[in-house]
Amino acid sequence: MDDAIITFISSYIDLTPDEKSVIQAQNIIKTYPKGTVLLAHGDLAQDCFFILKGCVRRYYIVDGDERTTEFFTENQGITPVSYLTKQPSDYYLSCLEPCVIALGSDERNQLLLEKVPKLARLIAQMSTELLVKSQITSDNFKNMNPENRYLHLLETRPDLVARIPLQHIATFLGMTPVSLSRLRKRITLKR
Amino acid sequence: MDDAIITFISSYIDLTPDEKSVIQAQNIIKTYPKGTVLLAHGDLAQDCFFILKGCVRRYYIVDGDERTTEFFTENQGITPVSYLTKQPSDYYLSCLEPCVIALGSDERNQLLLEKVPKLARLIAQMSTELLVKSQITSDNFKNMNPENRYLHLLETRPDLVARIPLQHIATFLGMTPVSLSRLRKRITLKR
DNA sequence: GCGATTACTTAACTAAGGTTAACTTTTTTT
DNA sequence: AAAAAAAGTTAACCTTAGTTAAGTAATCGC
Repeated sequence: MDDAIITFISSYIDLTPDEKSVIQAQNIIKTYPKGTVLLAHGDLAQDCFFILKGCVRRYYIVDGDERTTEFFTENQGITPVSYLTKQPSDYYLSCLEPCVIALGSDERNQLLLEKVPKLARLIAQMSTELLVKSQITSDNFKNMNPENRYLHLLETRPDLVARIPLQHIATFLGMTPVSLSRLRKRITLKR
Repeated sequence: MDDAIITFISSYIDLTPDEKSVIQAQNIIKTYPKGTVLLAHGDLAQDCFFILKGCVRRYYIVDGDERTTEFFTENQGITPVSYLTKQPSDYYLSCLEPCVIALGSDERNQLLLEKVPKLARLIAQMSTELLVKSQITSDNFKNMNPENRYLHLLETRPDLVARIPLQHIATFLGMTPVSLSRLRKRITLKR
């Protein structure tokens, strides 16, 4: 499990054994039971996260209802807006499953960057990837109606539909759980 | 007008007179008449853009209809996904108004970075800002229905509603022009 | 300034999503 | 294993968005 981070980083840049051990040494890994709130509305995020095992959900509370906007699973990083801006968080992060997560703080990330300068390239590349993905995802969302969003999710991330309660999938797709349930029925009747 | 870029960069980092002239020298500025397509579906983007004057629209063609996903106005940069990925573009960029735009190519950006290394910090900071904005914007879109999206746009970017044809505002908000027209009437009747 | 084009509005109709509440199924807890 | 809680489904009703088409207003090009 500890090696997952090294494996991940190595898929972007080559690491010497020395660099690997520096990274290992800085690597703080924690496990959280299902339901743990990693970040709450109003909190100042102290860490960014890298998911080794499990699933984390990002959500807002709007008029008393939870509205999910993102899911994160194995080998995905989470950099909270609050971590970047140092402002209180607008949203929540919580574990949908028992999770194993690597933590990064400002200080330790700073230290890592000094000891392994080539990580800067990784960060630049990941930022670009994230920006591209985020643009494509939000454009797709705008260009589709709820039904097509669901069909698209089934194609692109069937794993999410399988492992996550439908009520969260529903708000993630911009609709209510009742609508998703009805929509699913409509689709199965069609074919 | 030429100074707009220097002014913009200076709001992030301090520039020496020398650095300013290096940037000025590399600065290629072009004017485009209204309706010019800066990037078409299938094109490989050669440049990224910085809008000095005017308004650019990003849109897709879905089932024969244009679906707008973003507007760019004065002092905003446009980095096409195609520019980053070197893959054919999925979307179009076109000028909604006569535009004055600064162009950046890979080669010239590379050269600029070598001559003015502190620009790297600007780029890093802008990337972060972009990512944060993009996350907040797309979360907001998910959390609102069409009516609230329109009201929110009126509050946050009234300039767009004033200067851009409603048909494009409509698809940008995820609905049809007919719906937006009806919705506007509904709102005015309410108050 | 006039004709042509484009943008916007309105109306009628259809389809889909929101809301509430009852009910069933599944999961969790003890 | 039983009870409690949570998740999912279904139905009825209401509101809103999509569609098509016609009509009005605004803008553009010559």
